[in-house]
Amino acid sequence: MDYSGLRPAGGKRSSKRDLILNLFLQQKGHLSADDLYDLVRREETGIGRATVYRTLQWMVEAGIARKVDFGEGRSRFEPSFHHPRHFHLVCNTCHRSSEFLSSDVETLIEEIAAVRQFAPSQTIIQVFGTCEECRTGHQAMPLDGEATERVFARDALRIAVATERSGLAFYTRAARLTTDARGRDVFRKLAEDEQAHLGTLERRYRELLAEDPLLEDRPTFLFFKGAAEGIFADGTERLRAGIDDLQALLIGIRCERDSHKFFKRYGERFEDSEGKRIFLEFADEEREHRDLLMAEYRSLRERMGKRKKTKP
Amino acid sequence: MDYSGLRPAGGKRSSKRDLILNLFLQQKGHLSADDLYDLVRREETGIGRATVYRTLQWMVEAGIARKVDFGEGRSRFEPSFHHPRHFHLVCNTCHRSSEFLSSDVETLIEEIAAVRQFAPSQTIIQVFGTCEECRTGHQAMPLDGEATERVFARDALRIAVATERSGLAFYTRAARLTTDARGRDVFRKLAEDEQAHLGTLERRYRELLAEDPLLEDRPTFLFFKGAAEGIFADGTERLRAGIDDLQALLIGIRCERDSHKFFKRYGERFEDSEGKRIFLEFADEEREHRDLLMAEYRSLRERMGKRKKTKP
DNA sequence: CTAGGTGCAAATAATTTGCAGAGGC
DNA sequence: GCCTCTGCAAATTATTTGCACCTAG
Repeated sequence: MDYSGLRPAGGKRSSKRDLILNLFLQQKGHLSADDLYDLVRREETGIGRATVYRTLQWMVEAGIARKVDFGEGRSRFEPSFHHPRHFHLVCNTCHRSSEFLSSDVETLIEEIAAVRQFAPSQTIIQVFGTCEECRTGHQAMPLDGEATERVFARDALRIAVATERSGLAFYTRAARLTTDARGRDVFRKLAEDEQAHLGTLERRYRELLAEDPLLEDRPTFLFFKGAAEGIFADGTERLRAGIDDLQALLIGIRCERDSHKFFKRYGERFEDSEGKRIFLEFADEEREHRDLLMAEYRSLRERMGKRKKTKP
Repeated sequence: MDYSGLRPAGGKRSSKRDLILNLFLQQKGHLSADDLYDLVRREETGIGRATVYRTLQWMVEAGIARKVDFGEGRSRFEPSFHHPRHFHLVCNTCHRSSEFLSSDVETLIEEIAAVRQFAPSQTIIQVFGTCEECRTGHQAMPLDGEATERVFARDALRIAVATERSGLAFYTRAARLTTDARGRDVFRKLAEDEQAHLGTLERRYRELLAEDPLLEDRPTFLFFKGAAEGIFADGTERLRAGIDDLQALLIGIRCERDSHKFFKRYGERFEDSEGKRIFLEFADEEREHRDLLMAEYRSLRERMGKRKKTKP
């Protein structure tokens, strides 16, 4: 690994700081200040505890590390490089912790904060309990620092693929069922777009697998229930012959909004990488789709307004 | 308030401990050990810091208090009497915290833990940010210790009423639409049950309002998105003429399962109270309903199996 | 009478700070 | 040369413990 791109914000470089930083980044799991001090002393005895504390503080300020607190009465630190913010499952027995993200949980919490007129800046979720290994002795594939970014990308891509597939199915069916000629064209265009996206995503997914042959066996990191079957799946099911064209547009608008939100949220969590680029591009396209659908919705409603309203 | 029912598990009573305990329980918000020590010294100077620490420890063991840690490098304590486990919105500016519960978030986290084969025992959620008062100067109705239990009961009852209302609508419509005579009877019976529950719930809700005239103005504590419109609302919408009777039964089964889970989860969080009793009773009834529906489902399927299958 | 509770002071434990000297730019 | 980093030891903060003494049951 190459960390040379690091050492951002203010502060001189120094051989001691470099040593501490490199040892920290090589470690997996969450180190306490003292864990790191011990490691450092093993390499070079002439480094004081205070320097380790000061360096950790600097790393946190510089965004290289994040402080985490599992209520042990001391802080632990995790590298943030190639490692998005996440939540923790903390084992009460072996004191190790495993990481996850949930789009659904984050959305719910944002909604709750909004109701309470609270402007959230950061959310900590710690689920304490017993891990599989401590309960059954059977050890699962670990999700260590090295792998996290790839697993994150893998999960995000899987969700994106499911979304695009279901979007494709939705727009294809919508184009077939809609009675309005203009609406049909819009749906057809979107179906083509989804098809193209899908190709890009699947290629990127294959590339990712090639980088790590065990990748598909690693546990899920990013949970997004709504997208297990694809965001549009529900909408597609509701698209039956005779459905109101306006309804179809509304379903499409809602789905595009949801998927835009998803791509945006997690695109932003990627480090600068291919994954980030793909995600943010897709987020933009979803917004364009939504705008297209909304324009079409308004237009159709206006045209319908001129006719007599029909009760279904 | 009467705390005399307290002082459970081992330990002698002593005037000092009583003094500390009572001061603690009278306080609103989350006290640090030192906050409490200061309060205690104001009443009686002859009490040592160590006693306060020891008493807090005892209170936590006895289940009178809960330790909370907002990462300030010291612990805070909150009373647990008439105060269910909850999550926190913590203001970075005024350092006060406000509480909430979300059935949806809890469900999602349970599901995630299950996927990871992790047996959860306790979940901590802390949302850091800026509260309304610090942002706009406009202060909202507080949700202090005194009120929490009633607000909890209020929210739970609101959700229960919405659930029963939507259940009533669902079963009424299902009874009307179903073509099978036996199924019709089942749906009718359930509709009657829901009607009866509804009466009980609404009476209890009115009683609660009478206890605290400001109750309806206090902010939401217990969030349950699925039940905003009632758990059955979605199912009712899908009940159209010509729907497969089996489908209707399946929808009912799923809804009863969801609402059983809800009543059970939060019934258990109530202290011994009227609310707890109502909730657990209702949880049982939902399970009975589910069993009834499941039996009917099996029976209907068997009877249908004897006929030719028809493709809709 | 005796297991626990209590005050006080001293001990721990994690982390920070003061200060004199060393090192990067 | 100046400003920051560093080591060391001392300070700070939250919490615990040892011990002689007290008190409820």
